[in-house]
Amino acid sequence: MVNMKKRGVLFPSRRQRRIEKRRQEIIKAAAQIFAGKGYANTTTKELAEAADMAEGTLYNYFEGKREILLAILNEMCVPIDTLLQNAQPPKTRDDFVRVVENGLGIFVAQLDFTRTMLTEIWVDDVILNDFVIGRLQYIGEAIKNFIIRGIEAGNFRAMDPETTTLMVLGTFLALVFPIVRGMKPAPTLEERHNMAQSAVELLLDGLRVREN
Amino acid sequence: MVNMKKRGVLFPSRRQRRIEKRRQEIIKAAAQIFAGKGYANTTTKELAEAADMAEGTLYNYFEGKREILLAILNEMCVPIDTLLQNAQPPKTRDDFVRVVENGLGIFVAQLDFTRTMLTEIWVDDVILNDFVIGRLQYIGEAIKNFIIRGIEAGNFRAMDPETTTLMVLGTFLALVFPIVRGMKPAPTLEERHNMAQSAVELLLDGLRVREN
Amino acid sequence: MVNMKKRGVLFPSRRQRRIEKRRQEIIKAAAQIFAGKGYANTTTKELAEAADMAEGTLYNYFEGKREILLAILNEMCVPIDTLLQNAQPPKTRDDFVRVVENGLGIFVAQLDFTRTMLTEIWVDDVILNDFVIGRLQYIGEAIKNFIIRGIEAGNFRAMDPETTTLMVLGTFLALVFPIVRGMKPAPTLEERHNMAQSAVELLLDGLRVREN
Amino acid sequence: MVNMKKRGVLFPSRRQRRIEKRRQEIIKAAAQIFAGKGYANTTTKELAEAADMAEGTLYNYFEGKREILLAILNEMCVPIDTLLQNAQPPKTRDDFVRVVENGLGIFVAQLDFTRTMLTEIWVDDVILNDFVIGRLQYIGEAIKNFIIRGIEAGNFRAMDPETTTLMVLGTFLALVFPIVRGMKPAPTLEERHNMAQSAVELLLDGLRVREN
DNA sequence: CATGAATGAGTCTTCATTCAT
DNA sequence: GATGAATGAAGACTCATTCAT
Repeated sequence: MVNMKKRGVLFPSRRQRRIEKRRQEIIKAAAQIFAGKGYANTTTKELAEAADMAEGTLYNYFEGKREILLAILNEMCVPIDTLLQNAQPPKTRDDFVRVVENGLGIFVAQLDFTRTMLTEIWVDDVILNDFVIGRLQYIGEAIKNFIIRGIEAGNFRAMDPETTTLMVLGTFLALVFPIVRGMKPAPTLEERHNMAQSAVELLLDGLRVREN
Repeated sequence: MVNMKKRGVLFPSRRQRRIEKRRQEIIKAAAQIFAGKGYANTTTKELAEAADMAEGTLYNYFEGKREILLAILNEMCVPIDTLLQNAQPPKTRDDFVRVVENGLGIFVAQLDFTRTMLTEIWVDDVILNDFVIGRLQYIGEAIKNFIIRGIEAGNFRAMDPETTTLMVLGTFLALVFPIVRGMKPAPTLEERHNMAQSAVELLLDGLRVREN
Repeated sequence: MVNMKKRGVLFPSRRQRRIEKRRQEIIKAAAQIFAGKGYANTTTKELAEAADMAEGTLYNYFEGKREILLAILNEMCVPIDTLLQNAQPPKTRDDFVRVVENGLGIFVAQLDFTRTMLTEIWVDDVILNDFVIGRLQYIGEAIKNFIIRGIEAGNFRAMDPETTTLMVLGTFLALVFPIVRGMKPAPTLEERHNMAQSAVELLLDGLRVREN
Repeated sequence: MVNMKKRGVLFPSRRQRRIEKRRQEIIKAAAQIFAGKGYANTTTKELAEAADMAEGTLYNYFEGKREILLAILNEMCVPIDTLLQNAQPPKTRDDFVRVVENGLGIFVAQLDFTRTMLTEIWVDDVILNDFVIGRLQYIGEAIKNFIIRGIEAGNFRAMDPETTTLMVLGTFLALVFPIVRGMKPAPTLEERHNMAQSAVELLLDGLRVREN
C-alpha cells in the first residue's frame, strides 16, 4: 500500500497537488506586488488581497513573508537552471544568437519574478549570494571560456577575458533592463530574435566598419 | 551693513556653513547605510547613530527620512550634471575612452551615493523619474547621435541605433556593477583607464579578429 | 441567496454587529478619558488600556486617534438631532418646562460625551463648527422665534431678541455646567424637573415679585 | 545703602523692571496663542516666536511652559480680585447693572487671558481649583446672599437660591461666550452697558409682561 | 543674558504573526 | 483549512528642556 503521507514528489496526492496549486497562486500574486513596490514596502495584507485570501491563510502555505519571497526566487531559478544545465557552449554565430534569444525569453516569460529579484539583490546579501552570484559566476565562466577559446583559435582578438565577460553580460542586461523596469513592453518572439542578432553583431564585429 | 538674514548663497554666514557641514555629515553617513541595506530597511535610529547624533537632531537638518534620501540623490547628481553640461561629443577614439573614464570616475568617487540610488530606482518610481530617467535619456540621446553620425560618415556599420545605444550603456553599467555591489574594490585611476580602453575596443571593433 | 457583502444597514450581519459593538466600547472608554483630561493630553496607550485592548487593535476600528474623537461627537449628536427634529415649538408654560427637561436629560444621559465636546470646542475650530455652531444656531433661531412671537402676541415684553436668546441659552448652560464639570452629581429625573421649573420660572417671571 | 539684590517689590531696580517687562511680553504673546489653540497644542517654539525671542530665552524668565500658563492666569486674576474686594453688594437696580457692566469690562479687556483660562479649565483640575472655583464660589455666595436678602425683604419671589444663582451666572456667561470664542467682536463701552441692562431686566422682570 | 542646536523620552501609527472560532 | 481580529514590538517623528557658546 502506498504511504499516503509520503507519496513523494513524483506522485503527489490530490491534497498535495491542491496545496502546490495554492502556493503557486500566492507566489504569482506576490511576485506581481513585490515587483511593483519591493518586498519591504509590501504588507502581508496586500499579499493576501492579491492572492484573494485571508491574511492568516498565507501562513498555512508559507512560514512567513520572507519565505514567499524566497519561493518566488526559487521558482524563477528553475527554468534558468535547466537552461544552464542543457546549454551547449555556442560554436557558431547562430548558436550564440540562440543563446541570447533563449536568455531573453526566460526573463520575459516571468517578468514579475525577474523584477522581484532585481528589486532585492541590491538590498539583501543573502538573496544576492544564494540566487544570483553562483549562477552569474557559472555563466561568466562559460562566457570567459568561450572568449578564451576564441582567442586561442585565433578567431578573437586578444582582450582581457575578465572585463570582456562583464561587458558581454552587461550588453545582455541592457537589453533586459527597460523591459524589466516596465519602460518597454515585453518583446515578441521575433523582436527578441532581432535583439539577439543586434547584440551578437555588436559584440562580434563592433561598431566600426570592416575595412576590407 | 551686511544683511545677516539674506547673505545669499555665495557668502554664507558661519552659521549657514555649519549647518551645511552638518547636513553633509548626515548625508554621508546615511548614504553608507542606505547603500548597504536600502532605504526601507534603515531606521532613523541607525541613521542617527551613524551620524553620531541623537535621533531628534536629524530633524533639525532634514524634514524627515525621505528628505535625507533625496538630498543624497541630489548631491550625487551635481558632479554628473556638470560633467554632462561640459561634455563634448567624442570625436576621436581617445575622446571616447576619456568619456568612459570620467564616467567611471564619478561613480567610483561616490560609491555609497551610487549604491543608494541603484538600490531605490527599482522600488521608487518618483526617484527613478526625477533622478535617473531624464539624465539617462540625455546620455542615450548623445550616444545615439554619436552612432548615427558614425553611420552617416561611413565609419560605423548600419545598426539599429536604439538597441545599440542601450547596449553601449549596458557595457558601461556592467563595468560599474561589481564595484557598486561591493564585489570588487574600487579601481584605481590606471585601472579605470584600462577598463575604459577595453570597453571602447570591444564596442568599436568587436570580439572578432579583423581579417585583413 | 443572501448577499453577504451588502446586507445593508438594517440587517447587519453578525460580524457587522460585533464590529459596531466593539466600536461602541472604544467610544465609551475614550469618552471617559477625553472627558477627564482632554483629547490632546490623552495617549493612544491610555485609550487602549481603558478599552482593555492592545494599542494596535484600536486601529482595526478607527483610522486614528482623531477619528475616535469625531465618532464620540457624532454619537452624542444623534439623540440631540432626533430631539431637535421632533421638537414642537413650546406653546404653554408646561411645554417650555418639558423642553428644558428633555435637554437636561440628554446631556446628563451621556455625560462623558458632553464633557468631551465641551473640552474640545475651545481648542478645535473644526469641531466647534461641525458639531456645535450649526445646532446652536438652529436652537437659537427657535428660541428667538419663540421670543419674537411672544412679543408680537403681547405676552412678552419688548426686549432685544438676540441678547435675550443668548441669555436663555446661558441659563440652560449654567444648569448643565456644574454637572458636566463633575462638581455636582447627575440629577435624578425629579431633580431635573425641578431645575427646569426653576429655570422657566426665572425666565418668564424674573426675580421680582409681581406687584399685583 | 540699599541692598541691590533684595530691593523688594515696591522699589524695583531697573534690572527687575526690565525682567518684569520681558515677562509681560512673554505672557501677552503666550496668552494670544494659548487662547487660539490651547496649551497642549502650543509648542515652546511657537511661544518663542510669538515673543520674538529664542526658545532658550523663555527659560530665563519662566521655569517652563506650564509656569507661563500659570503666570497668565495669575495675571488675569489681579483685576478680578481687586474688583471683588472693592465691590459693594448691589442695592439698586442701577447698582446691579453696573456690576454686570464691570464684569463684562474685565473679561473683554483681557480677552486672550479669558480665552486661555476657558480653554484649560475643562482639562486641568489644578487650574480649575486654583483659579476658578474659589472665585466662583465667592461670587456665587454674593449672588445667593443678594437673592436671599431680596426674598426676605419681600422684593424677590421665593425661589431656590442655589439654582437661581447658577442661572444668574449662566446669564452672564452667555453674554461673554460668543465674544470669548471669537464669534463676535469685543463690545464697546456702550454696548456693554446695553447688554448689562438687558441682562438685569431679564433677570429681574422675566420675559412676561407684567399684567398690571 | 541671548541663542538655538542637541537631546531623548514619549507619541501616534504600522504590520508580521498568532490563534480562537 | 480558512478566517480576520488581536497583538505588541518597532518605526518615524515631536517637542520641552538643557547647555555650550
